[in-house]
Amino acid sequence: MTTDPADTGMLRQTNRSLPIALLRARETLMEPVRIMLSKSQISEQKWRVLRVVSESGPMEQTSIARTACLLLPSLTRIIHALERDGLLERNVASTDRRKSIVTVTEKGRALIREHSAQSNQIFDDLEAQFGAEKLNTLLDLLEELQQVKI
Amino acid sequence: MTTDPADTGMLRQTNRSLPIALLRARETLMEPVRIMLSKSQISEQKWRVLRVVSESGPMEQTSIARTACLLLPSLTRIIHALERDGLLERNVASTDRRKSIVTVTEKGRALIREHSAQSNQIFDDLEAQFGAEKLNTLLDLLEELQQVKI
DNA sequence: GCAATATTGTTGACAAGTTAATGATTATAG
DNA sequence: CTATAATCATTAACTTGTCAACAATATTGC
Repeated sequence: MTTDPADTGMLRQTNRSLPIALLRARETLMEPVRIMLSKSQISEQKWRVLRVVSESGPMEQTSIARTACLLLPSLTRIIHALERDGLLERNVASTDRRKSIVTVTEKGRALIREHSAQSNQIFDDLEAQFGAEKLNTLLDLLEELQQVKI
Repeated sequence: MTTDPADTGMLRQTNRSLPIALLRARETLMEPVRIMLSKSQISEQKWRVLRVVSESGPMEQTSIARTACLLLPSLTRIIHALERDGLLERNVASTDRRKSIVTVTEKGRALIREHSAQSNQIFDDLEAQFGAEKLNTLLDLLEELQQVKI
């Protein structure tokens, strides 16, 4: 009796499934971050948006969406919530009134500062335990995977 | 002027962020699968559940959740929808009446057969373009990452 | 200048993710 | 045996993901 998928017409087994492996890796990785952020009522997504805008400076929403890996409808809602909580500001772009330029407020920067040490600690621990070289290999492979045209 | 995070007190830059790299890789990978499944009104999550139960045989929901990387509340809704559409069946376990045992119906198996060739094709193409060896390295690294205790 | 087209962001509707709380049932401690 | 605790699945409430449709504004081609 064989279990070769080619013989049975079955699907590739899920035990070495790349999509699920990516999901699981994310769970492992983000769990401590989510626990940290839950103390400030900040979701993983809001944290991504705050960090991206903080690092790049004032940005339009399409750029934020691309960088933070969010779709525009989600981003719209997240930014409205962050604006409501006083962590971001939006201003209509002078050159193109369709665009709104998003900026981190001082309150937003304070929140980022408040968590940055612990956030860095988490990823430093990861790097220490997993190994800097393996981490780099993994990042390279993941970037290369994004280039594959399926 | 330096941009070294150690000097500025800023966060690790997002341009080499592992969490976002994992997200992007998943997007690349799942886009063609989602397009394929959309023709049958099947979400990526429903597809995962169908495949997992199909491969493992009758299962209780806690096991499905663990294997398919879903939380129980999401799984409950997904299974109810799949049951409504006649793709799965649920039966109370004889040994433990808290548990319900989930089975794929013939209609469910037909749907899986209908898409299995194309699904395999997608991942065969990926393997061909990305390289089997790199794919294995990537899977190994991702599995190892899940073992890291942060 | 003006109609057709594209871009930017928003909204609506619904599925799925997340946390907390809740029955129902089973296991365990005393 | 019984009270307590643990497990399985569901529900509730809210956020986010996803697709389609939509205004508002810019751009392009004529």
